[in-house]
Amino acid sequence: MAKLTTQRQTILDHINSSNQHWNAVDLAHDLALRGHKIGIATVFRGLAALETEGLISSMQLKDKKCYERANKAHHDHMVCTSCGTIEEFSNDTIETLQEAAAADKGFDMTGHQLVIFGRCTSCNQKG
Amino acid sequence: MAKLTTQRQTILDHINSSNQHWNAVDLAHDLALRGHKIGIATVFRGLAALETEGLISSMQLKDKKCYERANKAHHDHMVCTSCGTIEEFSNDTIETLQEAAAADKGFDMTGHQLVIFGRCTSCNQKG
DNA sequence: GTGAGTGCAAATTTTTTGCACTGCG
DNA sequence: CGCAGTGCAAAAAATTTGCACTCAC
Repeated sequence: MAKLTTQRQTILDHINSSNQHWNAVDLAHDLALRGHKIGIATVFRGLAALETEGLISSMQLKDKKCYERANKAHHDHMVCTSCGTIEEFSNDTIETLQEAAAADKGFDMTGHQLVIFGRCTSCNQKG
Repeated sequence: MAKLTTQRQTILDHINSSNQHWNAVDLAHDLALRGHKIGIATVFRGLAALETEGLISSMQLKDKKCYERANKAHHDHMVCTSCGTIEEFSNDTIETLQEAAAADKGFDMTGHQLVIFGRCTSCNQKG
C-alpha cells in the first residue's frame, strides 16, 4: 500500500473535486497556480500510485494519459476534436459485444478503450 | 496530389505486401535491413502522405501510430499485451451503437477508435 | 528554375529515471 | 536507522521541424 502523502492527497483532492479529465502536466500547472507546487515527476508518480490504489481512473489518449475520479460507473469517452471537451457515455450492449468479439478470437480480454471523435454540440453550433 | 516518389513507392509496396501493422520506426528499420535506407523523417512524412492519399490506413496506439493496407473493410483492433500481436475484428452492431451514442450526445461523429487489450491465444497457452 | 521531396540533425512533447535529499516511523 | 516519497535535471521514445540539397518536369 503506497503512502498517501501530502502531495498525493492534494492531487487526489483536486481530481475528486472536479469533474474533469486531467493529464499530469495540466494538473501540475493548475495546482501550481493554486499555490501547490509539486514536481512534475511527483505528479506522474503520484497519479500512477493513486490509480494503482484504485483511487482514481484513467483513460489514454494518443498523446497523453488523462485521469478522472474513480467513483463512477464504467464508461467510454467522446472527444471533441475542435475544443477538446471530453464527454462520457456508456452502452452495455457494446460492452457485451466486445467481450464476445474477444472470446471469438480466443483473446483473454483484460481491458478495452473506446473513443469516439467528433464535434460536440457547442462547436457544431459555432459552425 | 502528393508525388509517389521512389521512397514512398517502396514504403507502400512494403505495407501492401504484408499483413502487418507497421509503425514508422520499425518500418524504416525493416526497409533498411532489406537495403532500402530511407531517412526516418521521410518515412514519417511518406506515411502521412500515403494515408492522406488513401493508399494506406492507420490506427493509433498510445505510443505509436501503426499503418496497414487500405484495401480492407473497416475493422477494429485487439492488441495482445503480452506479445504485441494485433488482430482485427469487426462488429456492425457496435458500429451502429457508437453512432447512436454520438447522436444521443449531439456529437457530430467523425471517427472512433476501439481497441481491446488482452492476451492472445498463443500467449495464453504459454501460461 | 521551381517546387515538392529528401536526409540529417536539432527541437518538441510526454513520460521515465538517476540521484541526492527529506521526512516519518 | 531504513525507506518510501520528492524534486530537479537528464534521459527516453515517437514525431516534427529547420534547412540545405536533389530531382523531375
